[in-house]
Amino acid sequence: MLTSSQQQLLRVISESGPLSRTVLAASMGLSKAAMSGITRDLISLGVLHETETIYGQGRPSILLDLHPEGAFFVGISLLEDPAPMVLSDFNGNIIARQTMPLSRDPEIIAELIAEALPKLLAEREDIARKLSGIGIALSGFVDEKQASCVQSTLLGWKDVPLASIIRQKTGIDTFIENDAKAVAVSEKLFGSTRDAQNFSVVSFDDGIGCAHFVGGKLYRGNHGGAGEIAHCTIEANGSPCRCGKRGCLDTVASMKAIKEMARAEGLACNSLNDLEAEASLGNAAAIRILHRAGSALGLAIAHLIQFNDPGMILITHVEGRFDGLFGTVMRQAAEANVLPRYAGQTPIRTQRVDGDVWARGAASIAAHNFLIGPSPN
Amino acid sequence: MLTSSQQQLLRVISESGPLSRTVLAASMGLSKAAMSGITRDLISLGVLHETETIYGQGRPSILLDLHPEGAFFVGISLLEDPAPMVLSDFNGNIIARQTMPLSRDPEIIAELIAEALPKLLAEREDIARKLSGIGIALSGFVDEKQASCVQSTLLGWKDVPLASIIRQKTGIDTFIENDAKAVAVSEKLFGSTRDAQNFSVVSFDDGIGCAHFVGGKLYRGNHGGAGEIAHCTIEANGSPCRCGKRGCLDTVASMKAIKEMARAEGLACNSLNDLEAEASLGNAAAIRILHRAGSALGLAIAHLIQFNDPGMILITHVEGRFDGLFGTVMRQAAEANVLPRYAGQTPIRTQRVDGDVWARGAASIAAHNFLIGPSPN
DNA sequence: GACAATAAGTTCATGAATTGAACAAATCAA
DNA sequence: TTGATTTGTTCAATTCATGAACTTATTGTC
Repeated sequence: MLTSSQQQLLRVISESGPLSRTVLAASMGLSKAAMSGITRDLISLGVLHETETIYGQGRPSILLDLHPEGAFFVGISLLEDPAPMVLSDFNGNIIARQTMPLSRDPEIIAELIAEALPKLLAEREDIARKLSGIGIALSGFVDEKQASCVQSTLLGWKDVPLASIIRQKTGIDTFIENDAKAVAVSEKLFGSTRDAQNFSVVSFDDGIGCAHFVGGKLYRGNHGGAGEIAHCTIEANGSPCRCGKRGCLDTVASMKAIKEMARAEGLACNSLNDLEAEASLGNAAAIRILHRAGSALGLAIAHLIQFNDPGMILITHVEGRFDGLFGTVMRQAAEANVLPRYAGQTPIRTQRVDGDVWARGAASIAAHNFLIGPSPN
Repeated sequence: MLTSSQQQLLRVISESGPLSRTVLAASMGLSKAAMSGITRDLISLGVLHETETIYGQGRPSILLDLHPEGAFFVGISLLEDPAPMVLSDFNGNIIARQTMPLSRDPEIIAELIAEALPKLLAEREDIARKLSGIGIALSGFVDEKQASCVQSTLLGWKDVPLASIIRQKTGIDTFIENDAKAVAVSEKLFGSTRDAQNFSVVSFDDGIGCAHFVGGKLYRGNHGGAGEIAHCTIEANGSPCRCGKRGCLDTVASMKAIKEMARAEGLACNSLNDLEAEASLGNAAAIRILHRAGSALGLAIAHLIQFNDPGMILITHVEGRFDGLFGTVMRQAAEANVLPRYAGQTPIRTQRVDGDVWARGAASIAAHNFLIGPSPN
């Protein structure tokens, strides 16, 4: 276990990138003397290492960064079958991949992970020794200790202590997290929102997820439900949703909904790109669908901005393009529905991610727990 | 200035009420030995005092509580003319009231405060000595140091460093805050949400304000704009709003909007009660207005729940009743627009407040800064 | 090329916050 | 009255961080 100063240092470096001891001391409000000792410890632990030397006036400064090989993590996504499994280093780089069959039985899942681990680590003894945690991403609600799944419709779970079951079977520290929250953590730790303190990540895929960072920390909500924007009512008296309400964002703007609407209009549509192509050829139905979906997502994002004033909104998507009609309408709707004085003040960025998102997000949960430790509440 | 352990202790007591040294030590993760010293210091500072003695098995425990007369604060609301001004103790009790004329000139405001202070403190020399801060509530955006008003339409301000101007003129530590955020802080410090970590306060009055507490701390948003729900679009293509958009919550559900709608229908309406009375007599127009307003507010609150999963929503209102048609429809709409599985999970409480809300909120900002200190970012 | 100027990072005695262990104090229960 | 129990205090020991002096490694200048 690391001291709180050590954790603070790791967090600062993780947010700002490589820094010299002197800069670190200043930005943490500690003396150079203290920093000297803290960095020495972390370097000898193998977590930190010296990188570039910066020459200026006076003695050159040596930048310190997280040692990519300081620790390794396994991330598993329980969102697909077979379940993807990745081995990640401290920078979020993926070293190896595996898959394992998906099960709904937590004991079997633990068993399958225990079986798949050696394959993932095959001929990597040095890495195996530094394996510091397993992260699991799943669809559902997770308790604040990231140990137990409170509720998952997809997996049919209620109060399943998955983390401890896996820990018992594998002997490795394990943490679980909601899929969208895991993606947000991986963006904060490894991605493009490292230095942001307040932001929301919207994950756009078959479903729509969202997670908030507040004050540099993941805000999970009082019941772990913060960010569940998919079921906010966006169209009064809209289409019925499988959740029981009507007009949920999920019924209009998720990739699943878009595909279904396209199919209902007799359009062959396997991806957003297909529909965008149709729209650019002037197909009225395609244009209508994209317009409706984009407006809905934009309105939800506008609400997010009005309610929470995040410093940035990052939309991650597996689907190809976000610069077509859908993306444009989405941005316009977002701008049009925030207080005009503040329109454009909140950057909305889109970022294409690959099929490893969920598993990488899962790994980042383990990395986060290693780096920062459990939340001090 | 207090040490961080002293502040932590004050925060714990402020959240939980009177506690014994042993319980305090346990809940803060410190040793009894450390607690002995910390409490001794705070008692001799006059901030803490021993209250009830609890008898059980073993040596009785002595509960410690904030000393109500440990410090006093002045709160001023710049929302009305004349501006109300209160003197508050450590418990939020109002010791004295005054008013002062409202001005838009920060120098004149500081002057007026400096003049009004002696009147507020007249013949209370002991209190004057312990006056520990001035808080100001205003409509607009405030920077994160609670020192400068970034923007206020009502006052016509842009980047006005009001706090330092007042501090200079009066010699007393001064902090400013947005009106809705100040009310939320006073509820957290003095009111009914003391022990809640995550909650939102919706202040319902001529306008609608809102503020969020996340992890026990006020979340101000990246530009200080968190909680500005009044201008989220709630009715697609609704009535034009003075902000430039259409269908803002403010155009349908604020007391001002309700009164205007009633007037437009030829109804004599000076308060919510008037309209509720008409509605209960079967007046169709009154029923329509209350229904529309209640649905809108309920939908906004449902969004709040879906987006942020707060542990509680507290609606403060000056207007008389929230148990009539308006309140009922509001609650129904809120329930109907959250994920059905979670309907009813988030308590929505309403609380009538008196005309001192804003000034008391302002005082609580000063108290908060004394108690907890500035946020460590 | 020597030497000042400059800035990074280390060392070490000092001080502050906290702890563990022993102890004193104040009660209830038998 | 004695023992059990729990609160709260005292004090030497420990940990964490500091300030000041020092070492190290450069650039810039004469």
